[in-house]
Amino acid sequence: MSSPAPRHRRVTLADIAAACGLSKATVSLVLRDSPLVHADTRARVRAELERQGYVYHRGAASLRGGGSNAVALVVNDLANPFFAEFAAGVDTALAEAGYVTLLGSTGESPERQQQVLASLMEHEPAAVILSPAEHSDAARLRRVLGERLPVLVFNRALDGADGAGGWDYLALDNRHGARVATEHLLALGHRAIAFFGGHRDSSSCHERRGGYRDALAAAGIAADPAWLVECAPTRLEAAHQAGALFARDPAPTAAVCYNDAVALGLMAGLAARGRHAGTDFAVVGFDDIAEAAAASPALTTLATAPRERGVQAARLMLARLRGQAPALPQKVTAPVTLRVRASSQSPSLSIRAPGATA
Amino acid sequence: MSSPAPRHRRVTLADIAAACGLSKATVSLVLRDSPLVHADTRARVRAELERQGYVYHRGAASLRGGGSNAVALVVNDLANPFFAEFAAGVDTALAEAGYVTLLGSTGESPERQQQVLASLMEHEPAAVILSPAEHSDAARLRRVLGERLPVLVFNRALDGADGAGGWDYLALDNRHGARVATEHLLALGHRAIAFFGGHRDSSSCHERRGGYRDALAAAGIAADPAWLVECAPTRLEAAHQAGALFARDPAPTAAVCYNDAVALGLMAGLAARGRHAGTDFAVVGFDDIAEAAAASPALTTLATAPRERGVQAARLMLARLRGQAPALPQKVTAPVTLRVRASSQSPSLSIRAPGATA
DNA sequence: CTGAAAGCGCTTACAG
DNA sequence: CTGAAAGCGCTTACAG
Repeated sequence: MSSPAPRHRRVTLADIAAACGLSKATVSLVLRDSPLVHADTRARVRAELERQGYVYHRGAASLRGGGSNAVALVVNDLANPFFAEFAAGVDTALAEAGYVTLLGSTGESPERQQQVLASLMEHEPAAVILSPAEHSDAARLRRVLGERLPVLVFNRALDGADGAGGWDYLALDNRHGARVATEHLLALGHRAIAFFGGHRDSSSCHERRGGYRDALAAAGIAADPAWLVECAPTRLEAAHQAGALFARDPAPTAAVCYNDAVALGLMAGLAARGRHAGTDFAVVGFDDIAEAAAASPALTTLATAPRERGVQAARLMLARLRGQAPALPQKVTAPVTLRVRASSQSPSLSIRAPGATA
Repeated sequence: MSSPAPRHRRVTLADIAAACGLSKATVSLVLRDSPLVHADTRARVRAELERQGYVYHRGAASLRGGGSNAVALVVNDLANPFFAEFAAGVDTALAEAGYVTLLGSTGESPERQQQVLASLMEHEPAAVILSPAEHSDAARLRRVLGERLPVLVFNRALDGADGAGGWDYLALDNRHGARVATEHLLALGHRAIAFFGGHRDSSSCHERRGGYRDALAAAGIAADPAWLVECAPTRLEAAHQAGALFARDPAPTAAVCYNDAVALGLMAGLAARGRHAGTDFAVVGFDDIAEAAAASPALTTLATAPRERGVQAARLMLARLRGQAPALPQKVTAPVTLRVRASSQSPSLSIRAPGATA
């Protein structure tokens, strides 16, 4: 029978040391798997640790200089599957390496982002992985994050800095992806191709439009400014804006969309106008969210593999934490792959015959 | 010009105190908004804190007894939209209350769950919100979590305990939901209704089957054991198992599915057999994932509002942390709402005329 | 309203 | 291979 007395006091290194007839220092060495400790001693200590249900106190360790095992992960919105999968990948890879994830989300607000980061910083993260809110300012971020903390920026460039403001940067190959999407439509014979959705001033939209222009230019097509339709990157907005595509005659016969949400909204908007994606208008999205394959028609899109990006982001950060990364900030560009489905298979209505097979 | 010398040392309370000509104790009181401090002093300290870019050290505070502002959130899989939205809700509500989220995921493995929790415990969370892996054992959990930490179990009962093993429990109204779904199909005239998918030994499957049986019993229908088809809760498995519904003659004309993934898989499996949900077989899902509305036909399902559940879970936990919750562990059951869409609209093939309108 | 002192649980040199 | 001592940054009584 163990004593039924109330035990509110925490089990500490001193308790273990006393029980083993050792000093705290030795027990501490066991905890850190130091080879200095004799194997028998180590075993005895381990057993006692287990027996008393010892719980390591990271706070005390980090206070003394033990180094943090926490990494802060800040995303825009976890309810967005793109970020949710990214976060899942980050968390899994970090946990595997013995790190703990401190989570924060910003809802695309730079103000909340500052608050969230400040709050997370109090927990002494060893590093930060940040998918910045739109219009994040590099200088403001540097003020909360300091000069010395390893930071990895994901998915979006920062304002007021070339790219990631001196931090590591994992980017999607937006430009290439949009180019491939546009080439796919060109190969199907389309000539009048719109770029639909997104905000002109967001860096990802800018890059995607760039790839779209590249492809058109390479095909010798002068892009009609009316083919660039802006709208908020949500399904509803996109559905409302669908009409803007047909304001001018001749209207485009296909659209590369800023993302899948916009593409699905556009398909709904087309349907409301008696047109149908995949039969009389070709649509390509960006992201490959789960609904893309389930939509009807299934959505041709660019897969960004957010979960793999999360794992990649975590691994890049772990390499830096282990001193295995180059001293200079690195920019890594992750590939993006075209998934051809039904929504882009509409026969071209263009006057030219199809150029080539995709 | 400030001095360009390297400043690697952290700014501490002592620095602020020295700069203001005060003691650390007074500065500490300012940090905690104590009314003891004179307003002018407070203002001076605040300004200096800002000027020197002071960052509070939670670890040191918690060491001394300052209390933690972290809450551990452990889910099965963040890549699953249900949990992602739940996590988003939890994180938002916690952040609003000044708490930080420590994230972990288990991938449905009780072993990883133990490890993840042990790792998070080292950061001294003030509480834990846990959506347990299948077959989580209450006693093992108690060993990592201890006796004194507030814990909220979400979504699933624990093994080896009545419900949540003495902890707070936020449950979905699985039984009621499945009953409503079954009643919906009965009202459309169906008599031979299957319960499709899920593992018999999971608590949520058990509860949902219970509601299904309740509805059949209330309608005076004896459930045919062949109508209970088990399968892993994934789309692929469900598609493979679809045939099992038609092994016996007469076959069911409708199915209540364990969840949306299973329902969508079943719809695919039906299509492969030349049958179509919504025209010659009625299907109801559970969860209302994003794809449900986008599927074709759109899936009738039970909305669980995971994001709202997350907010609710966080609020329940915050109430407990503030001592506003009842002393005894509480079980809260969250409602679930039927969303009628096309997949359940098939005309009944039963011999009886439709009973009533839904 | 403010200060001096003790101590939370750990790790890091430094001895031995 | 192990121990004694100092100190990380904070908060909490206790004085004044």
